[in-house]
Amino acid sequence: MAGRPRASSQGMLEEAASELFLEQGYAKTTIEQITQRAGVSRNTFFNYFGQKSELLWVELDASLRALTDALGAASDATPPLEAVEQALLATAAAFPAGRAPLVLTQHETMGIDDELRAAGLARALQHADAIELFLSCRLTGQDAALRSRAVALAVVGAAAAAVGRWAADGPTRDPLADYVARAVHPVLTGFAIG
Amino acid sequence: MAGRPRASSQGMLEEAASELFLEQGYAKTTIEQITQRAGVSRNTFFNYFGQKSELLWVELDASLRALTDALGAASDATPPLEAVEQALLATAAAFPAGRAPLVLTQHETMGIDDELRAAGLARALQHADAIELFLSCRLTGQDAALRSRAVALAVVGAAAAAVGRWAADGPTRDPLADYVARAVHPVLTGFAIG
DNA sequence: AGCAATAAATAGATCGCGTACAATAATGCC
DNA sequence: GGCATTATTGTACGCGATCTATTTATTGCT
Repeated sequence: MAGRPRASSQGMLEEAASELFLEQGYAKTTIEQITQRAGVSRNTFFNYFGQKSELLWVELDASLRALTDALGAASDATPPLEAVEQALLATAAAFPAGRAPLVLTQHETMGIDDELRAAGLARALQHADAIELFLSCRLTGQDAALRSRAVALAVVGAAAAAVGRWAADGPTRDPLADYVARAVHPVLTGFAIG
Repeated sequence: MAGRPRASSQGMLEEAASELFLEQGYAKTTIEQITQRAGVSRNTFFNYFGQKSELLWVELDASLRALTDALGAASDATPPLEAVEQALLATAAAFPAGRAPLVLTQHETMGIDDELRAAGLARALQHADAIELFLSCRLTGQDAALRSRAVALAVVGAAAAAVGRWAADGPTRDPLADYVARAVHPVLTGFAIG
């Protein structure tokens, strides 16, 4: 039942990759270099990550799980749009003011380009999918389908803007949740009254 | 001064690619197959497109140019958020009810996966950049930077939802601009009052 | 017509990501 | 010790993408 235990941890690959990305940039760092520094074979990389770009968005993947959990735990009594807002703020609370993901603060030195940003947005899309799924069960009316997706994508866009500003404001910034609140709240009130 | 004229047009490559994508899907179609059907060498492909995925998003690239034009032509008298809304509607007006891009209607048979969606999102990001640039010159207040980006990303997200619904509703749908209006308007009113 | 200048098309090579498959090593269970 | 299970490794391959050099087609000048 147990099989061979995992010798090389996911964290070691992440560390090695972060170092190399900061030293020579994302594009010039090969998977082989990462695995060499981590002391494993190249193929082992693909046991832990599906693609190279996943190394950059580990935190976003974690936040997706947090968001779906928060949405699942929402009470049926609270209005749907409010539940979305609370779930987003709860997810953002996991990021205190101090520690921001490297990809956000160091994207300049890493040489992150549009393609990489898009890979991050693909994760954002999954957040939107989770929100849309939640809303499509609770919203009613003829435009429910369009509104569910519009709310989901708009809110995630606003949240992404908040994350970007938060990271850019440096280590003395406020907690992420404050930024998210300021960016997301107008969107939800707009849909609530419209 | 003039050099050798372009023998193989961009359009021929697009046509050949569309055929092959519909026949055997996007992933299983190689660039070599596309160029063979178009009657050119493989390298010629990269004279016209930077990457394979660009073949799918030609219309989105055109719409980006239309959006920047519309924003540039906006009068200084109209409020910024209204100007953004009008520019988006003008851009959407270029897509009548009848003709939707293949990638939207046939993404199922083409086998478009997350990676491909991400390539589309990269284009959406450029739309957001254009809107943000426009707004950051006209919005004032201490939160102007955050608000500019939040509005831009939220509005683009809502518009993307509209495009998706529009494509899914089949050939008997209303014009795209109607969908965009319904999805985008709540976002802008939300930011206008908040 | 002949000749440079320019630009497009092609050829050939290389790099690296991602996948597939087989083989080996390490564990728990019987 | 066998056996099933799982992680790791080795090897090979297809394809996207980049680069350099070469050939071909066109324009304008003399």
